[in-house]
Amino acid sequence: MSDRKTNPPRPGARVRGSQTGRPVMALLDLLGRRWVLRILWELRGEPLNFRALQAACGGISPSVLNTRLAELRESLLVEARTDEGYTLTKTGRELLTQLTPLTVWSEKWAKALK
Amino acid sequence: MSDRKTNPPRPGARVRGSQTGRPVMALLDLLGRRWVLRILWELRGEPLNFRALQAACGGISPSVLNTRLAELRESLLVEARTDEGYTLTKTGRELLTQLTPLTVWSEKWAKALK
DNA sequence: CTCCTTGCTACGATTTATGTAGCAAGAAGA
DNA sequence: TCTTCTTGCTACATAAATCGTAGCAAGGAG
Repeated sequence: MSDRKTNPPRPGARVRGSQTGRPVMALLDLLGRRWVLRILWELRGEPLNFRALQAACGGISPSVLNTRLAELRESLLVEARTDEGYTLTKTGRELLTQLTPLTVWSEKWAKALK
Repeated sequence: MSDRKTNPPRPGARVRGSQTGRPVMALLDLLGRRWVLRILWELRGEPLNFRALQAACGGISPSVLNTRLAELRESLLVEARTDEGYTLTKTGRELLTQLTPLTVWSEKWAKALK
C-alpha cells in the first residue's frame, strides 16, 4: 500500500476559503472533496481492499481513489491494514458516527423533494 | 436573483457512483461538491446577500457560488428572499443541525493530528 | 513456470473551478 | 434628472481536478 504525500487541509493551517486555522474549516474542506464522504461511508462496515472499495464506490477511478485514500490516511481517518485492507481509524469511525443520521434525514428530504 | 437550472443529484435518480436511487447517495453527492458544506455553514446565521456570502466564503468565485446556490435552491435547502438575501430553508436548517456537532468533533480531531 | 489477482501508476481527454472584468438594474445622492 | 454606488450576477480565458482506460510490478496459487 502506497504512502504518497498529499497535503490535505489541516487544522491550524489555511485551507480553501479560510485563513483562520479553525479546525472545522479544515474539516469542511476535506469532506467537501469529491468522493471523500462516499469513501468514509463505504468503509462503515468491514475493511475493504483497494479494488473492493473501488467497486463499492461505483467505479471511481483508481487515481482519484488513491489520492483520496492518501489524504484520509494523512488525516488519520483511514488506515491500511496489511492483509485486511482499508478501514476507518477510531477517529474516523467517530466522524462516521456523526454522519450516519444523514441516512434518516435524507429520506425526509427525499419526500420534501417529491 | 437568478433561477437558472442545474440538475443537482436527486433522490430516486442515479448520481455519481450510484444507480440505486437511495436518498443518502444523492445527499453525499451533493454535499461532496466543492463549497457546498461551506455555504450551508455560512448561512447558519442571518440571511446573507450574494456579495456578503461570497465574502463569508473567503472570496469564492461568483460563478461557482452562483452554480452552487442554484443547486441548493433546486434541492430546497436554500432560498432567496428579496431584500433579505439567501437563507436556509426549514429543511436546510434541519440538515445544518445534523452538521453542527462537527465543530466540536473537529477540535478533538485537531488534537489527534498534533 | 504460468496464470491470476491486487494495488496501484501513467497519461490523454474532459469536466470543474478560478479569477478578473464588467454589465444591467435599481437605489441613493446631488 | 443626472450621476454615482451597490448588487447580483454573466463571460471568458486559464488552471486544476477528475475521468477512464491501459497496463505494470509484486505476490500467491496451481
